Amino acid sequence: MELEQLRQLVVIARAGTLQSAAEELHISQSALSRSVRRLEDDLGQPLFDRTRNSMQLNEAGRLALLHAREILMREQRMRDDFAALAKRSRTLRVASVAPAPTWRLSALVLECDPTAIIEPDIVSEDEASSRLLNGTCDLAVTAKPSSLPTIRSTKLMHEDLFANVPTGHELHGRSELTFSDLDGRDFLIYSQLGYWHQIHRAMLPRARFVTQSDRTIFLQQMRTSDLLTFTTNAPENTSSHVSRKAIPITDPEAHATFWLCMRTDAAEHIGSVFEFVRDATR
Amino acid sequence: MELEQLRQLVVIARAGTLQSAAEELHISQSALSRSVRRLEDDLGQPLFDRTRNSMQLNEAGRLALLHAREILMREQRMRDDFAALAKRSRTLRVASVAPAPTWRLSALVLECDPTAIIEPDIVSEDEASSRLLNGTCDLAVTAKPSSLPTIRSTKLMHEDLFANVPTGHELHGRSELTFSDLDGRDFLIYSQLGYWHQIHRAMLPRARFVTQSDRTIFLQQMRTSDLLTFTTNAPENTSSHVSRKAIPITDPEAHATFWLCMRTDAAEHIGSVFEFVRDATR
DNA sequence: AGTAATTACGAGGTACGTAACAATC
DNA sequence: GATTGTTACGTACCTCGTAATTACT
Repeated sequence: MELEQLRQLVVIARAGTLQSAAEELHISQSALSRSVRRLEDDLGQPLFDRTRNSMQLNEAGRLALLHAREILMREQRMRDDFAALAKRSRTLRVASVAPAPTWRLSALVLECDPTAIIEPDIVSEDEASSRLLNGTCDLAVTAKPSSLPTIRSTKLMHEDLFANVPTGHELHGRSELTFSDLDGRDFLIYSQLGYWHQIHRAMLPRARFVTQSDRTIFLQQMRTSDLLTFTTNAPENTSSHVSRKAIPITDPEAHATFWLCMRTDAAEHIGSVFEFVRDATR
Repeated sequence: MELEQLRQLVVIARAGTLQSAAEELHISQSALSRSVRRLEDDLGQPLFDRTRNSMQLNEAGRLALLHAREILMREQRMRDDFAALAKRSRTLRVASVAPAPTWRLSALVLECDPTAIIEPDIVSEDEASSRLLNGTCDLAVTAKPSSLPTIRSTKLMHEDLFANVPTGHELHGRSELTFSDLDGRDFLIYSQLGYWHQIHRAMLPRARFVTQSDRTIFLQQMRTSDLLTFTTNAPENTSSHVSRKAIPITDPEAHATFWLCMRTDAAEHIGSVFEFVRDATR
């Protein structure tokens, strides 16, 4: 007995005739006729009441149909499980403290293994570490290298913070700024900033923030509003807004280095991504 | 994906090596190696961690194994159901009021369809009728023909009751007997007599009966004991016991005609048996 | 006539076994 | 050296499609 024969049985039951079932199955009706015959031989009894030019399921055939549906459902479940497993094995779960490093990482992974997919999550430094340790993620991006012996770290990228000042703003003429120049003012910021969010709160205790969680809307609002915003030198942030000017912030807190971290006992394909990143950033 | 590949997977998991699994499956290990490879290709990922000369199930393989066992169990269940269905279709369930007619019927069925099997049950007249009507049996044997229009009846056999008198018994010299000659005496009787049991109780109200439900033991006891017993002229009852003599009973109640009954809407193979019996007894 | 299922026949593909090979114990 | 898994090659079998056949509507 073969699964294909069970599939054929189901189609025949639905189609009503061998003829139409054969068309649906993209085989000749003679092949289908013989295949049904083989199934009947295998099960030891006819599944159809036959007149000379028609067939109809008999009691045994209806029984076979029930079982066939059941077995084929199990087969489908098996295939679904495997598809999920395959996807999971192609997916790198990344816990990052900032969005830009995941963009950079995504580009590098694409070079290293075009079939792999990045599943990024912006979290706190502590959360990133613990996820890496408890296996909830495959790679972590942190603002400082790990000191644990079970974790390997390598530099991923530098990122510098800029104030994005609209035309006409009183700070628009400045060529550089400090956080103290900016404190107490109103800002429009994207909510999923992770690490940079911490910096904003720490360095600008008296500033007021309007947050936007949808990145597309945020970019739209940035064009139209005259609120101060932030940007960085990450390539994905380099958008040429004639109405705004990116002014570097000189405080050391406006400069960050992000590290890629992996567990030393991680799966092989994770290690190869890590090494590819290490070699690429050298 | 084929069921055979799933069977192979299960055997490999149990055997531990391709080599031993191939022996168990009666194929060459090269064929088995390729078959496993095909399954892996079909599922889209390897099921084994391979070193140069060993294989071990990986995570995907263990997942496949679980599904394989599940699917194969369903297949087995399907086959079991079909075996039961095949057996049922070969089995004629017969409700009879007496044992001898089922012996006769069995012989006739054997002639008519050698693959058919009789499954007899000795029951009361009413029970036989109701079983036939509610479909719990395929054929019934009764002591009188049915008058219902949905039931067809035909004579199956006559049976005459004899007293089986041991040598030395006071009745041993008699050439014929009546129930009144026998009433009040002690008898050894086989318990599964159905109709004849009714006759005994009705015609011998003061007799005492020792009943034996195991037919082999009953026949043994008949040889050794000096109790009166009964026998009939059914061929299967004609055993030549030198120590006993079968004396005919003259009352009309000692003569019975048994009828074979079937539902008019019964399945075809039941009808053909019925007709074969009708023609054979003509 | 038209449709539907079965059978005959030739062809192509596929999975098999044998055998050679590679690598580990 | 023995065992284990993979690869190469030729073969046999098996299923397919085309086409002829039969029967029912």
